[in-house]
Amino acid sequence: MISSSKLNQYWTDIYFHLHYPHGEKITHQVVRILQLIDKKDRVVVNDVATHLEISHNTASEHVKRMINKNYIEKKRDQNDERKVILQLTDFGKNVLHENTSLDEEKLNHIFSDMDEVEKELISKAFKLLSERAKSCM
Amino acid sequence: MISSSKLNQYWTDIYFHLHYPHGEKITHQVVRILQLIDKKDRVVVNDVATHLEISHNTASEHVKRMINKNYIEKKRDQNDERKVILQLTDFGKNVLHENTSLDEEKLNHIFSDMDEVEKELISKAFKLLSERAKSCM
DNA sequence: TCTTTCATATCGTATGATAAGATATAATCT
DNA sequence: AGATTATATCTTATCATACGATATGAAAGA
Repeated sequence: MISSSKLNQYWTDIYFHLHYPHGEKITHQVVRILQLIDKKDRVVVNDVATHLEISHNTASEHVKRMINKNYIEKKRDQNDERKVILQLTDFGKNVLHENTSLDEEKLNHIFSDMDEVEKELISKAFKLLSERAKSCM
Repeated sequence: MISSSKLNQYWTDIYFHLHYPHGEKITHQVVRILQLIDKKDRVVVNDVATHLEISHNTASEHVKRMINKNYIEKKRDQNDERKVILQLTDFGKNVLHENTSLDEEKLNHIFSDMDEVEKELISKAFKLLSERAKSCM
């Protein structure tokens, strides 16, 4: 058995010890927008507003600032030219990665000290939880 | 086998789908400081400065603001009265939890649809990775 | 004891982020 | 044509972030 709070203990410990060093100065709101664009298909400005629960004009300003920083790009929807589809730039993907992922050098180092059984355990568990998380919605 | 980038795919998918709804407006820097105080023993103001790579006066101001928001408390070091030890308040623990942990209601829901073998798999894998992460430093 | 160093706090100042209301523009729908 | 939708811009306000300069009080060294 496992409790949710125990899992969160493991979860936060893993992130604290394995996250990337803090580089780019970036705000929480901006990370959330990057995550949204990364994980969802065809995100438009209004999706940003509803997801963050902010007004559409504030969302539009976030987008403007993020384009100026070269985190994202705009593309007009072909079916409906009013809509603006947001996409991550390579730089934006990188910023998102460094702010939400685990440091892959550290991970590789940990994996190199594991046997195949342990690696298989980790792989299966994370795959399982991520699949259930996606279908949970 | 598992690659680090595949694990990060799972990791970020899990967080995107299972995080708490965005409540308190909070900045990235403040979350980092909360994490530091939560995970390390006897954190003083200077630790905040070196950990975030900011000047000591800026760190001191972060601390002041966070105390005003009732996220943390100060306590003087008994051995060295110059030092100020930082501690999370219950409210601060809660804010940190909602900004870095997985939503325990959603987790419970997922676990309720799993059999014992699957739950054991998740438990063992997260325990293993968190232990290796800690000793990796 | 006197001086220096250390740990933190405060003040002044500057910049940028965040947010919303009001208004504008351009595309789409009826 | 007129209404609606999606986004953008302008104005204004507040707060966060950051640092240099300076101050205070505790600890360590001569």
